[in-house]
Amino acid sequence: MRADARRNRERIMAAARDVLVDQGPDAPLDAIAAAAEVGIATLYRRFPDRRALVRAVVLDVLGRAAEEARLALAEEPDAFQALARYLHRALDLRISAVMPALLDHMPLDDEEIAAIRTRSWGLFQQLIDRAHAAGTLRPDATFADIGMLLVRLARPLPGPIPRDLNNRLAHRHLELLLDGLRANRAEPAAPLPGPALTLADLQAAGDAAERSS
Amino acid sequence: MRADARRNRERIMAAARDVLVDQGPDAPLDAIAAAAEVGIATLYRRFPDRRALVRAVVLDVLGRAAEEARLALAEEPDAFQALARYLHRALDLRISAVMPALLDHMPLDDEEIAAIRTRSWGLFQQLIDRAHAAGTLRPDATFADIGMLLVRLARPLPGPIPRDLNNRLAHRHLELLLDGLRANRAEPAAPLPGPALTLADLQAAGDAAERSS
DNA sequence: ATGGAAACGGAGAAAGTCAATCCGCTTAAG
DNA sequence: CTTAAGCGGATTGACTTTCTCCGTTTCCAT
Repeated sequence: MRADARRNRERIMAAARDVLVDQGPDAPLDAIAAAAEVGIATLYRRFPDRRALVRAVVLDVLGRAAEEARLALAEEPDAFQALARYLHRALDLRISAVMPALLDHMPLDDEEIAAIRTRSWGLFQQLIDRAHAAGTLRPDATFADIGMLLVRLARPLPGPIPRDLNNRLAHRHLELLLDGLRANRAEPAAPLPGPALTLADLQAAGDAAERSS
Repeated sequence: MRADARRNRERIMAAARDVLVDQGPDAPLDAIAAAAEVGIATLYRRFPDRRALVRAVVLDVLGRAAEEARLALAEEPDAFQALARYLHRALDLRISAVMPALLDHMPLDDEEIAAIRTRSWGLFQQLIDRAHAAGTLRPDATFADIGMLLVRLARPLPGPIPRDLNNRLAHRHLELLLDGLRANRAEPAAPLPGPALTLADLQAAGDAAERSS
């Protein structure tokens, strides 16, 4: 593979990540090519269709997230600190904005995607379990809660806010959230209302909704 | 105005609120008409174009929010409790999902909209000021922080999650957030990192980005 | 009850948007 | 210097969305 071809391939992936997050999963492919400063034909040459492009983006981002989770587990002695570190990193990777945006177009049955997703989620679950075990993460905050809150933080705010500002605000708000997640032995907070979902519950609810539509 | 006409007008506004939030600000008007169970011609008869419909929706939702804020200020003696109550109500009104979704198509220079918006935001600011003054809201959480966090909570999560579940989760996560917002005299939290924006800052940043594009 | 004004629904024309291909030009690399 | 590999962007065709027109139905005052 020629050097310029490889370079362009990566430009396209990075642009796809950003444009798909900002404009939604049906963003025109021309827009992605333009953001990558590449002709539309170049995009089609590397990725025969939208599906292939999305697949590549998802694999890339899931892989990076898994690596960050592994490092956090390995390098941070304090369990809550490890979780916090991972969440900040995940925010930078935009994984929680990319994945849900691409839910519809993602080949969930794809073997390679399934494997890396299982691995990534497993490590995330470990981070949470360790913090629960250490007693520093409030016990009523579940995997699904933290995952969904990260989704809420990662998606860019609407309006013409510069990307950089958006990002710094997300980290600021994550800190606020972490203060809500920390267990407070002195004055235990009132238990959270509403459904304490596991990931399995969430998938089941989604599947049910899908079937009925 | 005939009774059926008035009824249909309200069905259209309610449908517009939901569809615009779920599908984004460019949702086809046919989709709104369908959701209202009304012919497309009926929609066009009441609202000559998208702009007019958006304007009506915005006025409606801003008005209701202002009323809720007024009631919270009047009826809740505890300042933090008043703020919490208003935030839960605002979540139900979906105001923080509707407004940002319609930012682009909104006639911000419209006199009537400007007036009700000023009123609504003023009341919200009062709720925050009172909680700050009472010392129950952490001092480094600004108006912009709370407003933007509400936006993050109000937008529906992506994926095929039923509306009702989505809503209950939003309230659950709001509770978690409120625990992060509460001032904790015993162990004061580390100050929030990043930009502590006022609303004016936010608008200035947005305007600057808009001009340069 | 009933006449008629008001309101309704949906087909369809016109305008716009997006995907995907083709072909002449450029560039990397041996 | 040669040449195979790569590139850009105009273009075509399929699809989507807006908005109007007109025959039918519904309300309501008398």
